[in-house]
Amino acid sequence: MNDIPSQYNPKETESKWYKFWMDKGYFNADVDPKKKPYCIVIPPPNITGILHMGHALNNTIQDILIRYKRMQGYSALWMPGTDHAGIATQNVVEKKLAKQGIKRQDLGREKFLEEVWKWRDEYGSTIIEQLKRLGASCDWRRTRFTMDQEYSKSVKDAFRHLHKKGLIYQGDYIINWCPRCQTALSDEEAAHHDTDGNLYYIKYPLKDSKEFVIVATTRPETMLGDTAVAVNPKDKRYKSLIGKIIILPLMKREIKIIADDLVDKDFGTGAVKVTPAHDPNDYQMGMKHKLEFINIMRPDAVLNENAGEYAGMDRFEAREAILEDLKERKLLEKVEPHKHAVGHCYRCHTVVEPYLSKQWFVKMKPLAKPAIEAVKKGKIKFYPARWTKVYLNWMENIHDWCISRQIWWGHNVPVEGETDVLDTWFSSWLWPFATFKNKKDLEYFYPTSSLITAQEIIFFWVARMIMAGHEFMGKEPFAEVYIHGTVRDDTGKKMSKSLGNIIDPLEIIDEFGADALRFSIISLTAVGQDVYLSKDKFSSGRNFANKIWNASRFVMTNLTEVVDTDLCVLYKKANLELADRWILSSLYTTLEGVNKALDAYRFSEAANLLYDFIWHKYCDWYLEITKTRIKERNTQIILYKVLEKSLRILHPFMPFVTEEVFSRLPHKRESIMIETWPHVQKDLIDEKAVSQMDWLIQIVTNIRNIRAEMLIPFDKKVRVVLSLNDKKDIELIKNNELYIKNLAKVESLEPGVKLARPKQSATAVVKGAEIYVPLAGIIDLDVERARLLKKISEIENVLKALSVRLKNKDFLKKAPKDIVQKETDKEMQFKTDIDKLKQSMDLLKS
RNA sequence: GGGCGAUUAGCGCAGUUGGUUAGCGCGUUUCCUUGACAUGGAAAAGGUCACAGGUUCGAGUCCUGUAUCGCCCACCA
Repeated sequence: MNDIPSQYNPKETESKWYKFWMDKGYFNADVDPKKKPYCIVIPPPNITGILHMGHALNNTIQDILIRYKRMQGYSALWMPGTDHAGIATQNVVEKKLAKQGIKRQDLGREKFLEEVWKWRDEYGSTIIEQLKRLGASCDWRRTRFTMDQEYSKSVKDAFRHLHKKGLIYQGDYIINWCPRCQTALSDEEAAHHDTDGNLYYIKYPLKDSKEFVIVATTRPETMLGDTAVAVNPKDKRYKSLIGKIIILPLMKREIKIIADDLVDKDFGTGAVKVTPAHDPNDYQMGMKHKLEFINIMRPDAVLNENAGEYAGMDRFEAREAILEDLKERKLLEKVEPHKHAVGHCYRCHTVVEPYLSKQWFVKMKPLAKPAIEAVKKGKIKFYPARWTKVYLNWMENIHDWCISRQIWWGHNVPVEGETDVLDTWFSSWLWPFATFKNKKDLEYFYPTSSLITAQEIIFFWVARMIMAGHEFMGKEPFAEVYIHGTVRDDTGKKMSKSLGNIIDPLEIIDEFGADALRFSIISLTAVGQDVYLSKDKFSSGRNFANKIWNASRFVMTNLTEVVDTDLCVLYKKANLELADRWILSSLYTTLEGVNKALDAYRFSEAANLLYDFIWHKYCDWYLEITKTRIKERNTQIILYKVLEKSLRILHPFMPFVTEEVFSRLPHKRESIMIETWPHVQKDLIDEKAVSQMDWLIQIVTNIRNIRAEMLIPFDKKVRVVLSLNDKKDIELIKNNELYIKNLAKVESLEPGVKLARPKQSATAVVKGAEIYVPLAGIIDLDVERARLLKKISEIENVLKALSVRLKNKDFLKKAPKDIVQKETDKEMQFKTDIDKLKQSMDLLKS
């Protein structure tokens, strides 16, 4: 025992084993006709990314699945890689250059791109290295990058294919424009946040009249680009004004009043200013009514020469100036506070501007059709299923996708003379197949098996991959999608760097170990629910690893020979003790549960089943029971085999500690990673052993309870008289009396049928038995009375409800017979229990 | 404006087709350094399952509504 430390040290083991696994090539997966394929493609982290808790959760789940399937005999491929993340990366490198006082424009496109590549060579694989610390068993030989040559070719091919098919077009439309990044964004990249703003009511004077039309707007600066005022044709208030001319304030431009159904009579004043170049609705009206499109902004959201005297002002500066001027001219009728959803750039959080510009688009409706069908037909299943609806709803209302970006870092739009690059997601959506370099691999592994991702990314990525899979491969890209929750801090806020509430997974790994991080986060995360984390929660995983460490330390120091007998053979040949049959039964029941849970993506359930089995069954009861007969051959076999199998089942969750412990077991096996996943041995599941053992556990617990409440010194042994109802139970007790004697510190155990209660005994009742602990001289009558009274009232409460039910004729008539029987039995049981306890109360003084 | 999730012990969560004395972890109380583990062991306290109706012999579980919190979607200017 002395040579093995009593505390598990993750630091020493983790790097050692990871290197070992890599050297052995255990993570590698290849085409193997003898094996079934199982494949997960990693959601490629951005090269700018550093590992956060979301990654930790996401990748732990993937690693559990991959390791589970690998052990089950699949050729299990976890395809790793990174995403070039166009805007995000460009921003990072620009910031870095800015520190040296350099703008990207100073360098020019080519030089700037060189800088980005340099950056990516230096920092781009940081997150990959961090994933390794987590234990991720990706096939790193295959690591892909979305800007790899082959990958770039796939992107080009995809573009050309769609272009040829007429599914890509170029044109002038209103898109979301980020004035800071100075690029177009897709609808999904403009994140709408409810923002407190104002609704400004502005008087628009009618030409040759003293009358006004009052319009309401949240963005008064756009009035400089107004080319009409619109009202609803059914709106009686304005009917007579349709066709009249308005003199646009500040600009003195003559604009017409038009009628359009798009206008909501009930909003604001029912009259709306129309700015076709700066609002998507107005754009539509502009097209319909052939209005003039006046762009008043430069790409950086500074007003241009079309803005008259406001030219050169920033949009928000201009807003203030315009409001000032309107006030002065008494044209600002009123200002109302108004909450509305304002789009923000998902990369830099700048308020985006609806902006008219020439962009490339993908027609989405035709692509969406097969993607909708695949999900409706169940070819792709979402876990939890509720995401199906979210997905379908989005797909059925899909809009065309703006794919051109006015940045430098990315795939060039493959059209001669084009300087724009493609949306990052235009490369990511090819990920499940473009990552395969040769056809054989692709044919073997595609469609992939499971996709594990977060909800934020369903529209960006999941939905588009499904479309791309069908369009380019003619097949769905994966069979199942598991959507896990968001990682939050313990107050419920999303963890983010800007909020300063992140818990760094690497710090947790350093302090608690990678296994602790993995196990804790998995056992805390209910299916599809968000997880609230705080640092102290990781101690549970650490403690569990330590528990396993010490249990195996105990087993190993007591093993005298290596006995790797088959459990089924042993079970049939040897006359195993109750506890042995019980622990084997529990092992396989647990395994059955773990299998079921993992197959249904119920990871926390699987983790908690294992925790309960190892800790509370194997350690708390089995190890304790076997201490007195540790030298027996059968005991040794079972102690060893159950541990060894438990380690295997636990391996996907806690790969490091299980490998370390496995390697120390007295067998010469190479690695737990190439062991097979245990089979459920149904023959060894023994209901009778379970119920008998549960009964013995109850007896032990009751004696312990008496000991504790009676304040019997912990090392004082007691006498116990067990009065049994059934003769048959005498044998059961006698055969297993050591369990009770050792676990409850009993010196003499006296079982018999319907024995008299010894004088001055503390009493407890379990099914079929009364437990008497004679305590002559030391019994505290008041304590015992209180104990019994409490117990009696507990049972009486339950009995009350039960009796009511059993008096209900409808219940007796309509409930299933077995339920009625069960309840009747219970009533009997409770009644006798109460009787016995009451007798004990009466006899207390004698 | 639509949609979704949550509401169960002080805290964090389970509770899969309705029938268990409603469980687990952390925390709390008492006892224990007994030769695997104090990152431990034993015992215990703690819940009218958000609220109101309904279905049912029977509801934490199903239905309707309400409230609170939180997400997502949407061209209310």
